[in-house]
Amino acid sequence: MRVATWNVNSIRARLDRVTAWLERSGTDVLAMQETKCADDAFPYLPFEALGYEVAHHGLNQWNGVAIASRVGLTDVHRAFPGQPGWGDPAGVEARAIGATCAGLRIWSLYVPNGRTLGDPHYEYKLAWLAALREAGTGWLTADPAAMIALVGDWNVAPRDDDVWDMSVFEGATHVSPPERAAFAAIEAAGFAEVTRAHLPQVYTYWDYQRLRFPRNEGMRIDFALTSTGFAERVRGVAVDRNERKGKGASDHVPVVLELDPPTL
DNA sequence: ATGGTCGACCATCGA
Repeated sequence: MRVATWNVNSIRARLDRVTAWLERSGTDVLAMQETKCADDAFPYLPFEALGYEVAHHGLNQWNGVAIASRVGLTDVHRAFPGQPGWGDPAGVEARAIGATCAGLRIWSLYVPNGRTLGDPHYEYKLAWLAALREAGTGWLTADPAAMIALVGDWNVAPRDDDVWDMSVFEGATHVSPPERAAFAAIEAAGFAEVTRAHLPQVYTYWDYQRLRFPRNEGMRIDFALTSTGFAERVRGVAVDRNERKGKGASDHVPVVLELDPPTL
């Protein structure tokens, strides 16, 4: 079983690349972020032609999250409990969708960027992560054996070597102690980050600007935080760096979890 | 030496 997460940065601009990758990667469940469209503009048909059901949550041209699955897709939730809102008037954005696929509870998450330290969006980001921790604690309390994966674009680089040069990030978002603490608090709540053990040093994102990819000036901000039962099934992890190459690439690449079959 | 992008949509915002 393969479960992947990918910030596709517009599904309509990326449709051919995403479907081609789905076909050849052997991915059973794909969590997508930044689809950048409303539900009625999502290209469901090409996914269905490949045998995937899709649950999408998009309200407008911003954000947007989806889960595509060829192993079942049930119990879809379009926000997590207590998810904070943004804007005036504040509304809950399309940044979280959860679904059950082959007994796995998958959440596709697009954590707010934060923009700059001290920006209201930064406070929103911290509140969003704190609320996610609360929701996650609730799920594990209800069922300590739950098979849950919180995957997506976390917009946090938890360690200094998750960015190419810390001096560039002085006073910047993604690396600040409060953001890292909010990320660590979710781990402490019982969600192990499972990709780092398999891939100690890797980037998952390179900005389009300033030749970041050719220079390999990247960041590691896409992660999978899972319950204990889920973590025990992770046999391997891959980051498909090839998907950052060439014309029409997203600025993020897919992160793939290879899972052992369930033990009966 | 410095800067070099995309994608939403169609002037600017967001990342």
